[in-house]
Amino acid sequence: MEKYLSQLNEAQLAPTIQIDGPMIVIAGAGSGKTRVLTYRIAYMMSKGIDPFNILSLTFTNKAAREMKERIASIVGASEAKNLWMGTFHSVFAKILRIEADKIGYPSNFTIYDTQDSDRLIASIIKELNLDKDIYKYKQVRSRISSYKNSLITVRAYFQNPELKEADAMARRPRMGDIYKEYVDRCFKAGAMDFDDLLLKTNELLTRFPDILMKYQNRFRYILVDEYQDTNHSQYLIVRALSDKFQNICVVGDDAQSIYAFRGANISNILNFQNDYDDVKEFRLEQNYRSTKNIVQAANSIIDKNQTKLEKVVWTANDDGGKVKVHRSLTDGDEGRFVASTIWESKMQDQLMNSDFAILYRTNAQSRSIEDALRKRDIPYRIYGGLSFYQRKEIKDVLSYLRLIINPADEEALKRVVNFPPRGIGQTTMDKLIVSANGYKRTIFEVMKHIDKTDVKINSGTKIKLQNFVTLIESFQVMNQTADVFELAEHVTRTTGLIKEFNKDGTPEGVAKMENIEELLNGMKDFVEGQKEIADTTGSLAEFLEDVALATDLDADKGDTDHVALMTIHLAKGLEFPTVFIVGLEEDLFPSAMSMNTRSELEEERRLFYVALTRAEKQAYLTYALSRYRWGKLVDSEPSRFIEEIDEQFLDIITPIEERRINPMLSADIFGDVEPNKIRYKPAKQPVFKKGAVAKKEPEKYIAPTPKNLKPVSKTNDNTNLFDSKLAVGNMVKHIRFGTGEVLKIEGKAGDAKAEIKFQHGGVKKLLLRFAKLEVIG
DNA sequence: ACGTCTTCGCTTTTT
DNA sequence: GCGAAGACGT
Repeated sequence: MEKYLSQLNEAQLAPTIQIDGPMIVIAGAGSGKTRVLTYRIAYMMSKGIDPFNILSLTFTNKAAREMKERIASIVGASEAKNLWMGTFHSVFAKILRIEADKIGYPSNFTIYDTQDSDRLIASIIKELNLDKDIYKYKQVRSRISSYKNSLITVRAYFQNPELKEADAMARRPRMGDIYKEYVDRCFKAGAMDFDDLLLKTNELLTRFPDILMKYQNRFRYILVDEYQDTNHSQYLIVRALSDKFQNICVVGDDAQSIYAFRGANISNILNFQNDYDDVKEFRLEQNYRSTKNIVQAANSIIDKNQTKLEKVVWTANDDGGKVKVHRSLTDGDEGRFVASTIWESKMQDQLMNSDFAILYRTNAQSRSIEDALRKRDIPYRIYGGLSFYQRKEIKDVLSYLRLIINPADEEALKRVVNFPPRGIGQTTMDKLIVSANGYKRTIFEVMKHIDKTDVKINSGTKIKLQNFVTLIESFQVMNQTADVFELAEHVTRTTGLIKEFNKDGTPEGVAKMENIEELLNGMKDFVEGQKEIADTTGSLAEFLEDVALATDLDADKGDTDHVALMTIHLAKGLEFPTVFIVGLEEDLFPSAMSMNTRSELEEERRLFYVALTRAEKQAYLTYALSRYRWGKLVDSEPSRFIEEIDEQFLDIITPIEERRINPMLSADIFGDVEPNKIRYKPAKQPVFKKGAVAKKEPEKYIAPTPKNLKPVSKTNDNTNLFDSKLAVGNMVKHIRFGTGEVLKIEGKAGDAKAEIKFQHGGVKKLLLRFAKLEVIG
């Protein structure tokens, strides 16, 4: 242990060896927070504290897994195994399953994801005959979510005239009725949504003092990472559990609070000192990650926020390069700039693809970047976006499995009852739902005992319903003996799901098939993996729970060397040598939806701070003067955030300079757009209207017009030179790879590529337009 | 009940 | 400019 502790600086050591009592660690970006957390837990264990008594809550499952691995490498896997470590949602889902009967739930309750909630709410709105244009299900869902996060139950809602009035003012007087019906239906379906996992935990701890005591005694030491992102519901759980022993350690950085939009309450961290007696406060302010330029640029940004804890993040690292700012004409150009810059710095500095990350505000922005990277054969990987488990075909398979575990699961039932089509249509389902609500039974029960009900449907349909019930029940029988993989394989075959996706032979259908196969492979891994762990059963229920709360099955599959593309939210906690922050435009970043209040804008600013502090060596900020949004070309103005950075840390690089340095690149900048089609609005120049930067750069920029585009048009393109010169069998010399032989030439004009076998370094495929090749024989 | 056409909303971020 | 939900016609 001594060996590990000696790796810490003074500021890090202090909180690491402080075990007892309430404490807060304010950890600036890149200050070694994770190291403190992991070493602290290891240290506690080395002092004889039973890991069984330690609860460590993280923000993502990935963070929990990684931290557990690091602790295991210090104290040994068998010791680390007993730690309770995970997200709020996963830890308390486990506890809720154990205690489910206390609050009237079955222990095999389903966890509804957002889509399940949306569908249920939409159907309730329809059943209540409400106008779907006024009661938009997404708005209704987020409203219900915020009630739950604030612990406003249905009963509390109806007891509070102000809430009813607020909803009535928003032209939604029936909000409470929808809320009530939604909660009832979830309960009847044996389902909890994400917010319920926290809300019901609070209910459990409040209503049952003995249970509270049980877990208080169990979790004598509690750590909460990313405390700035906890919501009210989570706050109350932490308070309740830590109340007895008060051994509570929260870690976070108010400057990196970026989840207020989903209920995170920044005042949790700002007011922590008031919640407990004798709070010990620690600060980690030395940044080990980034260069001086990056740290100071980031500081100058966050300075603009009013709501914050004062702290000074500093670094002993080199100055490094200034933060580069680049303007493009369109989002396509922006993508090409990013791609060509990556290409060039890979060459110049011998960097790997994985040294680069491209961060954006919204997932939709990835497209233009992807196109550009693909054109240059730069391997990339998109993180986030639609998760694997949210895909239609995967959810279909999982819905069958959910139904096996919990036939009351209404959303799963509705999803698969007629997919693949088996003659049970909307009309029949509507009748069943009405009946089920009337009898206070589940839809599945009504189906099963259809003859004992007054549902009026013809005998043919009754038989179809019977068949469906029998099908599901046969799966349930199989589940007694078969493992998850065997069961799922059987289900996909006997239901005809496989055939359904296979039948048309379209590329989409094939992709879906492949996804299902991947799911089955994942199940096989799960089954194998569980065999090695003694205290788990490897049951279907367990698999579904993992899936419901998983965010990343998508661990790297071998192809490790790729450029990373992700939203800034997803990048929190990560670091990369070079970071591109793209789309720095008003209405995009800051988002148009977050410019109404100061607090929203400050959250956007913190988001920008998070983005910038991901960079170790070099950061690029890019924006485009116009960009495709909703399929339309929209003019945009540079983000205020660029302007807010102290200009001494910035280096403005404009397209025109780039063209002067490397004329070959400029052909690419304008790409395949016809010159006279380029829409260019003579520079509105709001960004650098004041200060020295404005004097330096903008007048250098010459607005491209059809006329000055000519010199770089296709006829002058160097590509053609290569077309005529280079042939299979030629020997060539490359600036970095050395000499090699041309094996193959493919593609034409601007996209021509050559496969070249280099004497050292193997076969590479190079885009001729950019590869600096010299023909030597 | 089912397939095809049309419209809609989406582009804020995720457990 | 896309995918999914809803409308419409068979």
